[in-house]
Amino acid sequence: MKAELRTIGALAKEVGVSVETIRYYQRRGLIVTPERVAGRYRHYSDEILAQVRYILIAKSLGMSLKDIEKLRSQITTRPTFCASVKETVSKKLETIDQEIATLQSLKLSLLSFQDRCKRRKPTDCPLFAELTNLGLAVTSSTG
Amino acid sequence: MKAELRTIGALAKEVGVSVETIRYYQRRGLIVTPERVAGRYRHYSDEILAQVRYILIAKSLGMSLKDIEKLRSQITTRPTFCASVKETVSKKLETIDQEIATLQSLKLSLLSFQDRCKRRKPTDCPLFAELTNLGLAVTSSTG
DNA sequence: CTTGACTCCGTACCATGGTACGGATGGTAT
DNA sequence: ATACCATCCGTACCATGGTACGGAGTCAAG
Repeated sequence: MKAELRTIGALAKEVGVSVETIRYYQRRGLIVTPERVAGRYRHYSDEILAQVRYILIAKSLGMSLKDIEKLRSQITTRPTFCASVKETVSKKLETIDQEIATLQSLKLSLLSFQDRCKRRKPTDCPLFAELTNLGLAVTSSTG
Repeated sequence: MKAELRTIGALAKEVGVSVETIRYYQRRGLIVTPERVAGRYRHYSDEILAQVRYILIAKSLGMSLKDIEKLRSQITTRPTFCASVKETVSKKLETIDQEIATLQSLKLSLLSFQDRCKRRKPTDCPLFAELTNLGLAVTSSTG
């Protein structure tokens, strides 16, 4: 290695993702694909390095690649960009709250289900009841 | 319609899912596919109806189709089945707790991000900072 | 007996964020 | 110069829970 030129593999190592992931971001248009000159390997600049880091930070904030894609097109002036980021973040916060609420109500259902199971009232188990309807299997014994 | 025979469409309506969903469950092996006799339409019995209802109940408890598939193979005696259900439910509760925790910490990150944005310290915005590194775009004005 | 609605069946496609494969070529160390 | 690793590129595949499509066959009513 005489080095200096950052190949895709070097870039991948530097940011901690796989070569395939870098290629994937290229395909998605999230980062530019540097040109090959005279059939040589592509050379990934510091600028591209920074772009990838930017993507990873945005991802760590829960943004989807699609969000990041949209945001890219908003990069013209700082106020425009910041406004878009703020909007994306607000929306994300809303969906997070919804997801938490959904999970919590699901949790309650499961806890109540578990509780009924522990009390060993077969008629209280919706799954078992449905199975009994089925006439399917289940040689009722201990429990 | 002279009726009585439950076709796939009738079954689908009865349980409130699409015909394609029923077919999908058949492909997955979650319900049996009744035989066609002499090239006629398939006839879906009350037993299959109950099987589908069972699947929908299990799904509403957050079980994946894969979970349900595994559970099916455990239907031999009531104690065995109930033990498997309990285990599945416990595991599901664990993953729910993990998911909630993940979402909550993500929420905190986003709130702190939002807060820093409101204070308008450009240097505090990781996304903007990364963009500045990029030299990309962003004609800093009001912001 | 024809129309129209429904069914059958295989297959492809949706989103999501990548991973895997494999043949051809580039680059380098010895 | 020869071995050996890395890159390039297109394409297919992973999980998840279905949805969509299209051509052929079935069924009931008018």
